Amino acid sequence: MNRRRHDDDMPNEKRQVSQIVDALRERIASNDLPPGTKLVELDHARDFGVSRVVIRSAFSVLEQRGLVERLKNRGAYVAKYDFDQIMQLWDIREVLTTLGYQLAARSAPAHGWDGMIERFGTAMESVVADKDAKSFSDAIIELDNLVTKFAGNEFLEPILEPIIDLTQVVLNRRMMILPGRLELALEHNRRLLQALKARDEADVAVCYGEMMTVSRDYLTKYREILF
Amino acid sequence: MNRRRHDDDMPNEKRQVSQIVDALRERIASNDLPPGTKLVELDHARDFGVSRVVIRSAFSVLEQRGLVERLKNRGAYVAKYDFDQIMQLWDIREVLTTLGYQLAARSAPAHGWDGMIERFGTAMESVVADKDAKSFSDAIIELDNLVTKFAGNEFLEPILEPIIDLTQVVLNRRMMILPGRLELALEHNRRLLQALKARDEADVAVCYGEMMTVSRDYLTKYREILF
DNA sequence: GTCAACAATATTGTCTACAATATTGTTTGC
DNA sequence: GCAAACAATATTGTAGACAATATTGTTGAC
Repeated sequence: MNRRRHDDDMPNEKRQVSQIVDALRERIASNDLPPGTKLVELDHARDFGVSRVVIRSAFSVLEQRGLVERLKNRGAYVAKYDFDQIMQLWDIREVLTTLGYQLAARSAPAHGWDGMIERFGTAMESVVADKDAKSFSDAIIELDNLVTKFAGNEFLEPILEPIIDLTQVVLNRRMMILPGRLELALEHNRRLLQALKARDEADVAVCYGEMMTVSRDYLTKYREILF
Repeated sequence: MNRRRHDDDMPNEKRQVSQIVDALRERIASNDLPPGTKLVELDHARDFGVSRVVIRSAFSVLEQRGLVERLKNRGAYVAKYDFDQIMQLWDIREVLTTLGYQLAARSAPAHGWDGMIERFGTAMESVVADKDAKSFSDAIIELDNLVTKFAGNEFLEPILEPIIDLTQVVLNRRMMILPGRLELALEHNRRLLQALKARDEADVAVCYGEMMTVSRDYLTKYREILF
């Protein structure tokens, strides 16, 4: 049974395994596979139409990323993180992202932020008014991608990615709908963009720090709802 | 051929694979397997006396950690990092370690640093005078371990570990023997320990930042020797 | 002699089968 | 009825075999 299509359009990568990794990642992040779920190799092997070896390999990758926990001879489980652990991850995410924003402030081209400033302009206000968490979240992700691009540190993204995965699993989409959250976030991101445009690294750090403090406050305040 | 000894002293972990991962990690870090070396699965399988499946799994882990690069149908190679990439890693290592030191400064017990202050006291001066890079390096590692312990962030160590691996592969032991390096490092670590003892987080950040700046200067100055 | 096409070899990717271990279910003695 | 020992089942861990692909070597036309 060999289902390799002739889609060898990309030159020299993994594919079989990483496709499955991404699929599982998505299923975990979307809470389709909630934390604690037992992941039986054979089930997923049948599901994806591949052998257990491939699934095992995918589990191994997800384990390295912290999304899956594996116990010898006892199987793989979707990882569970409690409030304290999320706060710890928050600390790490903060310093890494701050670094990214600072590097980006330094290296971004002259009008590199104009598009984003526009994106977070008046148009976004209606998005916030409508509590359209999805659209807002997408804008934030795009901003992050741009920052990563301008930062010019090729390791930032791969290191940050699993951390973001871990936190995203628990919240973000769910957190966005908390009262007043979007309004505050819009305000902060506008200030942040101004600081980026001005290449004021210190201010970037301050702005981002404030954003994270607010996030932490929300996390703490709505702890019971989110966990 | 089954060479599983009855050493099931630890309750519920991986072992087969992670032992091999560690062994390969060591061989890479010690330059026994220099960057660019092709890693043939069957060779290592025979070497460790296990099946290719186990070796493949180990390669996959090392790939996730960035120590090994894999190309589809073309094999695994010990990863190569150039000067610019090391500098990028340095930036990331700086913010993460600074976070660790700051958290540790906040949370360490009253006399938690006394042992280390003693360790970096007069006794260390002869170590520096003898240019005993190994002993000095060991002391730094112990300090880092203590900081990690006091920091109380369980994710710091696993995230930092692969980054340290990556940089350690290239340098550290080699860097230590550069002229004046140990003297400066001792001075910095003493200041750092005082800041830690005083729970002065801002000063901790400043001290560590200075250390990293010096490291960067050395890296740049002796770029040709180190790379 | 050089280069292209083809053959031989080596190496990786995947599958199936089996072994080792854990989990669950059943029996038996009390 | 309960608990411990044992049997049955399920699941993971590993090995070996085969398929797919890349690399190397060889031949032959020009």
